[in-house]
Amino acid sequence: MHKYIPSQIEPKWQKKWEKGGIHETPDISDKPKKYVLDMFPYPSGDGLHVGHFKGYVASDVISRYFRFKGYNVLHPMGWDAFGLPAENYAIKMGIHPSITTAKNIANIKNQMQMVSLSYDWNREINTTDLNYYKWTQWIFIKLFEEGLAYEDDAPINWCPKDKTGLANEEVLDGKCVRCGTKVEQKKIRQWILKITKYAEKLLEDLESLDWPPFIKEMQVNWIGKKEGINISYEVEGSKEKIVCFTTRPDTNFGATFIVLGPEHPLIKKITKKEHLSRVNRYIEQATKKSELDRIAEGRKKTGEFIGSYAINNLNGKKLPIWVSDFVLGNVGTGAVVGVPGHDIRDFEFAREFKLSIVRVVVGKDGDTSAITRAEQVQEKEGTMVNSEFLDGMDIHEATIKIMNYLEEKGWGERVTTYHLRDWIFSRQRYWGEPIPLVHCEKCGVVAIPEDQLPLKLPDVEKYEPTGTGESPLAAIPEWVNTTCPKCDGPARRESNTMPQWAGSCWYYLRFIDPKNDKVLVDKDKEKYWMPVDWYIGGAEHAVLHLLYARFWHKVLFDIGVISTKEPFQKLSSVGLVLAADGRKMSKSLDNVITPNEIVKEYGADTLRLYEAFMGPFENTISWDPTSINGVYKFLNRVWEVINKEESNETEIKVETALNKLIVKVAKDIEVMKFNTAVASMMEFINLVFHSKLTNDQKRRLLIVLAPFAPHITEELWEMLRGKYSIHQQSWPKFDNKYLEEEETLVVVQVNGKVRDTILIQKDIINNKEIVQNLAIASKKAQKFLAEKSVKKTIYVPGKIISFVTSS
RNA sequence: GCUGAUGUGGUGGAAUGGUAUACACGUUCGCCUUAAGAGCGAAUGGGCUAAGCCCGUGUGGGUUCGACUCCCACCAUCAGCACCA
Repeated sequence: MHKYIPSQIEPKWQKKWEKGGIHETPDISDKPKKYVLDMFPYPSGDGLHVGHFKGYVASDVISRYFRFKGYNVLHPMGWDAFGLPAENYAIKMGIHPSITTAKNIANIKNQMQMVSLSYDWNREINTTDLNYYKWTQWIFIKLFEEGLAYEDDAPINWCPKDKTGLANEEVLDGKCVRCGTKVEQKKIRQWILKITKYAEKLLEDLESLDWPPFIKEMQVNWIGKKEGINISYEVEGSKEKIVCFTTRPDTNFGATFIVLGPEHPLIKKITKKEHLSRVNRYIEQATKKSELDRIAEGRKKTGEFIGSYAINNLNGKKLPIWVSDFVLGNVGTGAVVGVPGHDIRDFEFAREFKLSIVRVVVGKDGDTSAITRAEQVQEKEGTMVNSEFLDGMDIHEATIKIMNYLEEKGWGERVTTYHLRDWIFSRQRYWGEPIPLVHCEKCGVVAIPEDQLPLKLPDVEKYEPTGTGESPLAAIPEWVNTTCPKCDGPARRESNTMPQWAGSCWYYLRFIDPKNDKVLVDKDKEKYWMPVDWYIGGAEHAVLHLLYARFWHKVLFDIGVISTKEPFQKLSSVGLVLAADGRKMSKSLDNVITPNEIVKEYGADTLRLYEAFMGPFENTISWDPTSINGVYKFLNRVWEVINKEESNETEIKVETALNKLIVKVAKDIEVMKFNTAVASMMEFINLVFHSKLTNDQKRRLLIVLAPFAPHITEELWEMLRGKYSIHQQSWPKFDNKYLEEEETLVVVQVNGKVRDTILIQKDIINNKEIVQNLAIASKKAQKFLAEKSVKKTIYVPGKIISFVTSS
């Protein structure tokens, strides 16, 4: 018997599998389908570390398992190769991004193949391939034709380091998500996608998805739907009206002031002369502050009275009008009605500037005193007071009543608002899909005709970002200057490029039909494969890729290109793998562990098994370099068990354990509990380590292990004279008769404490009386039952018998 | 501040109303070996007057014959959002 030496068997099988094409997926088949997808990586120059493989191994185990279960499984991989990270890396290395990208892809693909991720490499796609981004451009033109892409030059988020505009989703705490640089506001010409038109659908359809709740929650919050009412207030001595959005019109009798955001257009018109210089100074200071500075200042309220008053139609009360930077220009109507008794920010503002505070809601505590402390500010529940015809009503009832009243009187208008903003889509960078539009003096903006796609990204020597608000492409006259497709007159090409997210918005569709040059995806194939049944990746894309892709998908659905409303039916989020020191793996910290070094030392099967075993799939876990030895030892024991002499008879104990194992592993894979699946295989091996298995038992054991450890199982399968390949076998059947033990251990409790256990034969398991007598007879239990009368006996068949005695 | 999740040995974790700590790491001892390593076997929550008993799943209370599991309050950690009207 030879030893288990992974390096001698793994490359051998990898070659054979690839040559035989056993992971190739037929386009359409009679079998039921499963589409199991990883979030495809961007080809970073550092390659992948063991953390990336936690997700890839999981999806691979699932894919292999479903193949055993008789499904036609689509499990593809590709490269998200356009965008900032790839371009910045290329600039750093001084090599053209097309060259560095190709090199990085080769490296990462090699890492994946080394671990035998069972992708169908015939379907490999790359977002920077001309034949791929032709269709990305095609979709853009559809968006343009549908009126979902528009040009604007409003101020937008600008990253001074990356020298490009950013979408709202790419800014976190006022910093660029990519490089952490403080974001500035800059006015540049932009292409913007009208994602807000889909806000309602994006929110509604979330319900039907099998996604982790926290990711759904993040999308709900990001979309930020709010139903309320815009209430108009006349400005005293002026024809102007101020419109304030509120979700709490029930408290409107408690309004004592109005606050305008510094950006509000009415300020100039209605500020009284004697206040003008102070107000102007305040606005100047406020608008200069970045979001970060405002956060740094904390919640201390600042502001200026502008000298005018508005009238509350409900009670004729005069409301002084103020300007303050706590009111944001881009939220609601940019103006707020101050109800200091029932809103904590309004309360703080009123206290700061000694404005009056009126109580209009009495909360659960029944406190009716004047509101003088922040803790008294009621928000959630209560009864109306000081509100004329609303008095005595519950606040929810009052809200409906007052809304109707305000609308009837023409003082208010119900509205729904969203936090979601339109998607700033163009980038002033080189390494992206050119936006397929031209600017014609006569015809305006014209889309490039479909038959002229793809619009090729020109090869250039200089691709560094310019920082001027134009992309490097603008500096290439022979590319920019063109003719108008409509009138043949002189025209200029749009020189901005698409953001990183464009290619990943629809890539899952292309895997279905990667080589089609007629259409984006063939309709029949799309119908067969969509939606993605199981999508696996990191949670960092919750309001980026996962939202953008849903948006594009819905547009494609609405124009009849595809047949499903949603792209990703089920989503699982993989937990981070930290370095052994508990920090993020990073080159600069010199704590990165690559799959290459683990494969070299232990083999790919050990790496795969450890990724599965190290802990719950969604948990953040540190890589433990000593622990990995445990799964390596396990594989050695499997090797030994299979290599032992065959048994001729089926031992019941072993057969029972094996049947249970078959069920347990299948169930665990389906709910992503890979760690307990591996643990139960270890238990099985520990059980049979000193006994013998029949050939058939050995084979079934190998199939159960095969999704996790494809190489060792193929090698041992061959040694058992199994037909090539183990990976084309069926998942073993189980027999119900073996799932129940012959004897069961029943716990004996007295007054809730465990006192003994008794062994019960299968045939009397449901006979309470016999079990009860056996339990009473037990010596250990007897000690606690003696001299006491049993008041109550509870028997859970096969599990526990519990006696309650009188004290 | 708000929302969500989590809290179990020295470590990763198992158990979702029924023997808490499966499986693995680590540690200790034994076998084997000239030796080391590997391998094999055993032990491994704490305490005590120790074949037994008591305590023990963040803290305090509750429901139950029985609670890591369900309910209430609090504390801590992580994640997301954050002056959102």
